[in-house]
Amino acid sequence: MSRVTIKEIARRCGVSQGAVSYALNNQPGVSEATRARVLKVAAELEWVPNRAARQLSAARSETFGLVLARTAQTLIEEPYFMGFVGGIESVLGEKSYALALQVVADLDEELATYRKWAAERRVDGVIVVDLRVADPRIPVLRKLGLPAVLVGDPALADGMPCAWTDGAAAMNAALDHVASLGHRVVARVAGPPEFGDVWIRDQAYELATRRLALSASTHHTDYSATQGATATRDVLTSNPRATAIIYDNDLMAVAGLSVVQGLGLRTPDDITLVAWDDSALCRITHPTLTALSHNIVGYGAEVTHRLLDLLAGATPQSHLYSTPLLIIRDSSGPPPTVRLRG
Amino acid sequence: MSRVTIKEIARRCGVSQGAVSYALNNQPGVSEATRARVLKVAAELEWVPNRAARQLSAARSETFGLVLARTAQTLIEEPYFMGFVGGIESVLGEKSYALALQVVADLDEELATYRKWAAERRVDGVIVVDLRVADPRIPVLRKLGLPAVLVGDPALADGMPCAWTDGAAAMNAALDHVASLGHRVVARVAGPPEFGDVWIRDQAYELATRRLALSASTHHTDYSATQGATATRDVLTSNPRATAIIYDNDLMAVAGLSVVQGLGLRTPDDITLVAWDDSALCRITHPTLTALSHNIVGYGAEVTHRLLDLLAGATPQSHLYSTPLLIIRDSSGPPPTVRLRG
DNA sequence: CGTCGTTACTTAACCGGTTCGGCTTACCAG
DNA sequence: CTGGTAAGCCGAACCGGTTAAGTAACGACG
Repeated sequence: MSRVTIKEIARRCGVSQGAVSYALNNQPGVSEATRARVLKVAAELEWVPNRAARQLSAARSETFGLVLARTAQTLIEEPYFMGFVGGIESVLGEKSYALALQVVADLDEELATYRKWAAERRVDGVIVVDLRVADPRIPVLRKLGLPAVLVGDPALADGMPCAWTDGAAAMNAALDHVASLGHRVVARVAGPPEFGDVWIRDQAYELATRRLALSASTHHTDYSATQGATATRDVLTSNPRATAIIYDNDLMAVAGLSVVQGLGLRTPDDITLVAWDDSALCRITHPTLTALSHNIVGYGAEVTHRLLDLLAGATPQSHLYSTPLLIIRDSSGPPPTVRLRG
Repeated sequence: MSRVTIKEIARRCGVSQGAVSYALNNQPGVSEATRARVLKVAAELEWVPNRAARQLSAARSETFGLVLARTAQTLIEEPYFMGFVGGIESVLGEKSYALALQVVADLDEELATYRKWAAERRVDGVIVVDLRVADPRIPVLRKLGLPAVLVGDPALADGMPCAWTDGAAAMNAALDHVASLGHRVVARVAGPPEFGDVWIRDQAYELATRRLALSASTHHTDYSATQGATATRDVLTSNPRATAIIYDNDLMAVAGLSVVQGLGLRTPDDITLVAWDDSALCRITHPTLTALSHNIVGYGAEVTHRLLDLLAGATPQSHLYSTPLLIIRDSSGPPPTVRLRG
């Protein structure tokens, strides 16, 4: 209602608009006495800066962008994203930055969004998720000069600033766990192979199963519950049958558990299940799921801090956030001594 | 980087800035010939309007606001919100509107956010979720003159424009279902009583159980998996024991299923479970969960359309989106003939 | 005492659009 | 031929800030 502007404050304080601007932005050019007076009046009038005006003149939007190239369905199913967004928000909220969130169908639309944002000066920087192998977004962002923090392994980031969790180490931990329980045949229900994280884990899985002399198979999916279930069914009906399955997210692990139960098998007696991205899901199933747990909210917050740093002039670098921690719950145990059809 | 402005277009077309603005905004005041020429040049130069500038002069932000007063944890756990946000986005995206999303701790912070947004002219309108009984946000939004669409029953909206799903009808359907299966003792694991939706359902539950002459109890929770599990345990150990439980969301239903299995009971043989907000969760458990299903993505889209209409000058009104549909799956069946401790 | 450097401002241009009053010009009725 | 009207366009103010450049006052210093 009040529509308080800097001009009004200037009038009341008997100084110029410019002086008020300096005072409010904590910049040199005004005496402490004046600054205090201005701040007091601004507070009294409940002045709030007009974002558009500031943005127009300062060429800063105080907005970060996040594009999610996933179907609405995936976004609903996977708790991951909301957690990540929540983490971003928690940091931006207190800096009074805003988040521009856009959900698109595919990478091309994502690129178009970046181009549009860059042209509109809509965002100061972007957070890029679901990094791919040889990700086409990297050259585009470079060309646009749009500051960005990539969420993913430095091996995928091509020198751009990134934040990552050590998926390879986590995969090793998971395989060490099942191997030490005595499993000799394992399976991996993975996400889409073009995703960087999946690729990293594929490599690690390959290496670790060889190191541990495990018989191994990998089943790629689209991360959905449906394909997680199908892949699980495939694993359970193949010969020799795996006695432990490692999933790339928790949704597929839960779906897998359901398939196991539907076939009349028991966990962990008949089969060991290990999930990734430990959300509440893993704790509310029966039995509870052993999972590679990491703090997704914290991850989102971390990435956001990196982007803020970057805009503040920090030198771009990759930043290891954490290594997912193996939380052992009820879904993992020794393999059955008598193998089915083995 | 081209940084194409309206001025540049004007120069190239040999007309004034103002004329270009009229042409680009499809407003009268320029000839068709000129308009065509301007549009052609604008397209060639790949001109994109600068949001800030437009916002500053037109006093429209082309942004809607959504505040979620929930803990980050709830947001991660409940698939509901991401779906809703996805629905909003799907509409806003094509109108090139933006969504300002803010996650806060409580209602007071939510109110503060509205005040700030109104003062900053940050948003053109807001979408208000988690409507309460005698919601304090309603008078504040009225006073701020901030256009809003409330998500909830007209009985709670106090005359403000709203969009809702018929929770009472859904509750009736659920109780008719379990009653027709032969259940005589039912329980309801509900959300927090101060939430309007919960209140509506409480009323409907009360009426319907009386109508059907069912013995009934209600257990209020905070919607979390933990409290859903606790409430389920309470239900299962009370005497006479309910043979059917109706949950207020799917997360608690899944948690409840896990408790049931943990106690060595079977579903639906020993107990019938009915969930609300049918997300993927209900289909990936074993057994699959009978649920009151509604299209949350569509709901978000609907609400957004209502807000757009409102800003376009439509008369405020309440709008019934749909009635949740009872999807019968494996978790509901006749009650056990021999009651435990009954 | 003149000069130089600071400090504390003021002034005004600028960001990139929108919008309104007013000026031309063309056209038509009287 | 004149007056009125409307379409088409121009110029400039304006939205609410930021910021470079200019200025007045003052103290220090050779």
